[in-house]
Amino acid sequence: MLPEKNISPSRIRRLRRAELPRDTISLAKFLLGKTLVHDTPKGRVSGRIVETEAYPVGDSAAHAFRGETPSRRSLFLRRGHAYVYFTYGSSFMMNVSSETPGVGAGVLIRAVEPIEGVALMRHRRGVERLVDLTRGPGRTAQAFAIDKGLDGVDLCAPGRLWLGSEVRSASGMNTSVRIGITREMTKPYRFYERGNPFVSGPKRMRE
DNA sequence: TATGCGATATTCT
DNA sequence: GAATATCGCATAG
Repeated sequence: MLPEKNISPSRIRRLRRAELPRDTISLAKFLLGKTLVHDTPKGRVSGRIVETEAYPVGDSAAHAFRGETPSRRSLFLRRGHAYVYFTYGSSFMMNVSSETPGVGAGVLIRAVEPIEGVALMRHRRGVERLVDLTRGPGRTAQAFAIDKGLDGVDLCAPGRLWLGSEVRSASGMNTSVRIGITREMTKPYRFYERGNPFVSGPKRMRE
């Protein structure tokens, strides 16, 4: 399967902040089918977002729940900023902040379908199989060269890391509980494109 | 395909 | 010292 099939990279345009829904759950759904782009010195890497999780206000599983600290500061920026953190001693992950200034909440980008820069992704990930490049939040961040240096970046401003319009609309969106958390385990805040091979989790959570 | 487990570093208690 | 919004490898079925 070629990732470029049915996708026209030239049609990608930057999303304006005004286009982003103003609440966390809506943004998590809205981002499915949209594009994540990183213009690196070695070239462009882009992918179609196929899996997200919402961490809304008042959610005890959310990093923002216990208030603003230096490391969580980006979650409290106006919607459309990147919050990048490091966890499990091995993985970076990226959220899109989702509320008004001073209000902490975000949407975790869990998986994308590669569009451009597959060779760069392979090089960064050190694996060959297409589905191993961006299946899961840690893999996606590594394939996109996203690390703490991009924490706080405005994804709706001119810059190297940005959100783009959809190149193919999301089809068959589904909902489930979130992956890898130990609190709020019954909240249906995970959204994904049904059957997409780049969606993470066990089989039952990809259907 | 599913499940289990160790590695690893940052943050918070 | 404990917990962690994961990954990759091993093993079993």
